[in-house]
Amino acid sequence: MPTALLPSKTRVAAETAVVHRSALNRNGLLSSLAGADIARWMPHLEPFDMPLAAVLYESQQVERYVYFPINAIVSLLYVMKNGDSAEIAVVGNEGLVGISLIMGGDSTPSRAVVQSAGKGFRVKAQFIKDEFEKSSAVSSLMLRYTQALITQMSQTAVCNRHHSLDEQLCRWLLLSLDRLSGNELVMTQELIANMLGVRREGVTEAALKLQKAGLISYSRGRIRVLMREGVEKRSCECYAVVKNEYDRLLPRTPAQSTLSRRAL
Amino acid sequence: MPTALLPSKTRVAAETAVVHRSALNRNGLLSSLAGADIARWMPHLEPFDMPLAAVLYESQQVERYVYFPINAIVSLLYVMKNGDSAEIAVVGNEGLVGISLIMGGDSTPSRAVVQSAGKGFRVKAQFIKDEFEKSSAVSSLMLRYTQALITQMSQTAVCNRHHSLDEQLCRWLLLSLDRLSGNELVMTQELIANMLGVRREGVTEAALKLQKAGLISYSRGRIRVLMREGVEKRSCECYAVVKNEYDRLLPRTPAQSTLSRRAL
DNA sequence: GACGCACGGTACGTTACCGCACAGACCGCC
DNA sequence: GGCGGTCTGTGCGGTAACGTACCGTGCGTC
Repeated sequence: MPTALLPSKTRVAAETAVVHRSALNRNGLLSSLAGADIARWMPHLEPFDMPLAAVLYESQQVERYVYFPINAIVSLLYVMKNGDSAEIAVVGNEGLVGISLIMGGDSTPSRAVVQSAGKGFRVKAQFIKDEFEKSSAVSSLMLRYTQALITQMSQTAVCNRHHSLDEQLCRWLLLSLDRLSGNELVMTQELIANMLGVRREGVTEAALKLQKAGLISYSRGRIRVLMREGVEKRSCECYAVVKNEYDRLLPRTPAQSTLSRRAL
Repeated sequence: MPTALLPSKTRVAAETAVVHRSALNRNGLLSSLAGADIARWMPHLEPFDMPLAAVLYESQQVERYVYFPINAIVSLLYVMKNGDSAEIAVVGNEGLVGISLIMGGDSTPSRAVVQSAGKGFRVKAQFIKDEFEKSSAVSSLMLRYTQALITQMSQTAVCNRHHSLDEQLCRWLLLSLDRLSGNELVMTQELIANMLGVRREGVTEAALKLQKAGLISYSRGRIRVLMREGVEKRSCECYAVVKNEYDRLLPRTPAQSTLSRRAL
């Protein structure tokens, strides 16, 4: 059984760069806050670096920020007493890390770990709580995102129960790919195994099948997805269910669609 | 692989009885809405019968009511294309069925099925949406409940990944028991198997172990939990994690605690 | 250019659960 | 009181994933 990532000490200080309005388009939620709302937000958004394995949220701890990834991927995972772990959901530029602050519980039993390094923004917990109260555009958006996240968690539960490792790996690759630009993931098999809560060797075998089928190419922590459609075919229905719910609940504006294609 | 319950046609009309204020104490959320809020609610609460296997919510359908169980248990489950199913979470007198209406998504990919017959209340979708907007007591309560539900879903995912059927059965028995009065569950092994997403025979074997250990007694759809603590010991950590989050996020007032003990 | 190490590949016995088949036991009902 | 159906118990072969152990290979580094 794989052991979970150790909690990293890495907590990178916020950068001091000026936030350009166009940069906000690179996170789906921020980008949806057009007009007056986003104007209020600008001064509170801090650019934030998210290096691999950084722990944004620790289990049971009251956290002080909400994070909006741009080109990073963050995993919400539960770490058991014996060290085994399992991913509950994944968050990228479509969402935010810190739902529990908005829900009013302030903490959760799970941990948020950067699974693919990148950048993002963060805002202070109190600010977003106030915004959630004040602006119905903000609250409506956050709630719809929450529901999408709930769908992802639910489907993770179903998938863990019924689907083979092969299928789950495909689902996982696709979910990750959707949250990045390009077709490449920087990610060891060991890390994937931790997320899926399976053995590293299991991932090796499953990935080999994909590689032999010419769908992906793999080497030392770099996965290139060569034929996305092939991967989709080998995935279980869970991927499509989650994707459809995200698309339904958080439709992208034309501006977002073009910007999200752009290399970061 | 077990097949899911067929969607039942049973949709029982609301009863016409007068709602007594004390009856509201039998659902944790309603009971928490003290004062002005609950006064507004009274005329909108319809007593509602929940017979076994009734489908309260169907996958992908926009539903018109939110349900508050009193002594019934409702399972949220996902049914796959091939008919296999898996429970995502369970709702009893501590909560409500219909979070998606509050979150603004209106529908979900999952289904809500009555797993243990009983009674409850329901209110119209639009009413609860309005209340959620208007009253911060209502919204705060609903959001905290949502977070508790999220924890349960997350832990289901983890449990499905890592824990043995024996452990999962114990977790499941305890979660169900917490939502009923007394120590008896009316529930066939087949049904439990559908909820856990496992074979019926697997449940038989796991239940036999508990019976031989003297922790439960079992016969034709009646489970009596004889030694709750023994079951807790054999359960995985997931039960405690979920229970603690519910207790933390939705503390019971003294009035609720005493009333919830009362036989229904 | 050699060393060290992180990463990926392979092998093998073990185990938990599955799928299927069937038997007994209890219950309601005519 | 016999019949039929529902519910529970049992057996057996198959399999996906596990735990463990070990090896090769590519990369960074000194």
